[in-house]
Amino acid sequence: MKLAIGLVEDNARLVDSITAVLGCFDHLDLKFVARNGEEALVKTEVYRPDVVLMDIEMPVMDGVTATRELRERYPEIKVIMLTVFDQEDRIFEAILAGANGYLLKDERPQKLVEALEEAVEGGAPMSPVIAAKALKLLRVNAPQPAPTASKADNPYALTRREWEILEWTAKGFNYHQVGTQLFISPKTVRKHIENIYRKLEVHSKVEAVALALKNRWFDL
Amino acid sequence: MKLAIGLVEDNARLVDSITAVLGCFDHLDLKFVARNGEEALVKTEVYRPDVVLMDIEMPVMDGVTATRELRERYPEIKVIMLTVFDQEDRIFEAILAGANGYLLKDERPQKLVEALEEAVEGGAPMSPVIAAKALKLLRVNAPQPAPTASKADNPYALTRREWEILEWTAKGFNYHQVGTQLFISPKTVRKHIENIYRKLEVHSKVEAVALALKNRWFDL
DNA sequence: AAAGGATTAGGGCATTTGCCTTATTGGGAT
DNA sequence: ATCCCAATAAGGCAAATGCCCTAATCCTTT
Repeated sequence: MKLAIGLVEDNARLVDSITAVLGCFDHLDLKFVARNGEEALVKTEVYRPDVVLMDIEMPVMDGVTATRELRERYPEIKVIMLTVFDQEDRIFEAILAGANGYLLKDERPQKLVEALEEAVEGGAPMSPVIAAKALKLLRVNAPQPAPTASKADNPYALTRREWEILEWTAKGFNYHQVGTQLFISPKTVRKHIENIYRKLEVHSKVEAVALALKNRWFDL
Repeated sequence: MKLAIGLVEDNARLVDSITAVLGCFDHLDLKFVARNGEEALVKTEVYRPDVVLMDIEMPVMDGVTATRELRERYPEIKVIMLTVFDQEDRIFEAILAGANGYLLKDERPQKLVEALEEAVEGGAPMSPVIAAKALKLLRVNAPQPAPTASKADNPYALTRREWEILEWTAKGFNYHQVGTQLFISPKTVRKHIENIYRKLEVHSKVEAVALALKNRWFDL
């Protein structure tokens, strides 16, 4: 079973070198070369490749936009981004656009070919430099460990009941409604929330809820 | 310059096969083999390897915990997780613990050796299957595109001024304070917030702010 | 046994908020 | 030119909130 490949790249020299590399493998079939995103959409419609190698920086329509469109129209077609740069925001955009892989353009030929195979098998081939940046993004977007009573009695530590109250409050319930949910008096809810304010050093529901959600202490 | 390697793995057969693989390369120097996390911490203190190959599932102390400890004590030592399983939550935990790479145990020897080199160069070698799961995690945690007026006049679309008001409100400012920030009357702020409520279909500041933060429409 | 914290409950009061109404101005679209 | 909407501003009222107070019960730790 031959792999049908599409190449989208505006740099002629790079097109030549990649074409040459792909030509060395019998199981790879380069179906088309497009010079920009628009052209890529048209030729993809015609040739329906298994994998598209997509440059990021291009005139007319950039690679991220083209990837978003391809993902929308043909969810089964794999897209591997190619780039000389490794800007984090670009990587993030490309991932959100639905790219299945992310390679540096100076990747060795063997790696490129392996990446094509891995992409069609459902994997996400990535150059390690890129993967490191993706992991960094995952870490900064990760939930912060919520301060609990267990940790070295910091005053910044809510009890289990207070977490419960805070979660219901974050859902938009008022004192009375939270009380009904937890089978306690609204007065008690108020008392808990006062204690929460003191511990978190805030002075309103909005501040308390915003702090909890910003740090991903819980999901809504 | 030889690479000093540590191997942490409780399965004797796997230890043998990895040892054999590493032995084929002159520039790799296997400094120690540990059978669990505790042993890994002790031997790392003694041998100070450049890279540690770390199993996830182990008795006494699991690989994720050990990785967290290693990252804490020796930030410069790279840790590559090894696993037969590819559970998403494990991957996520390992990444947060500070793992620099993530390989399936059945990875080809050539890949394993390349991964070691890429890790010390600051990259994050990952098996494509694992990388695909990491990307999936990134996408679900990604900010949702905030509904803007441009998009197909849905009533669910705030004006530029309303976004501004909502952001200041999320910071915990009340009507008066937001008004002072934006040089407008608190009465006007109230009016904007009423309009925001109608558009977002909520009935309080907490609900509006929670909705915005949950969908990552802006950062605080 | 004593101390301290968590959880429960209530009173009181000033301020803020949610929701209703009206009204003027300016800019962009038809 | 006309119309719509964004942005501005204001009054009023009931409800909710933030913050102060006290106090009983139950647990855990000292």
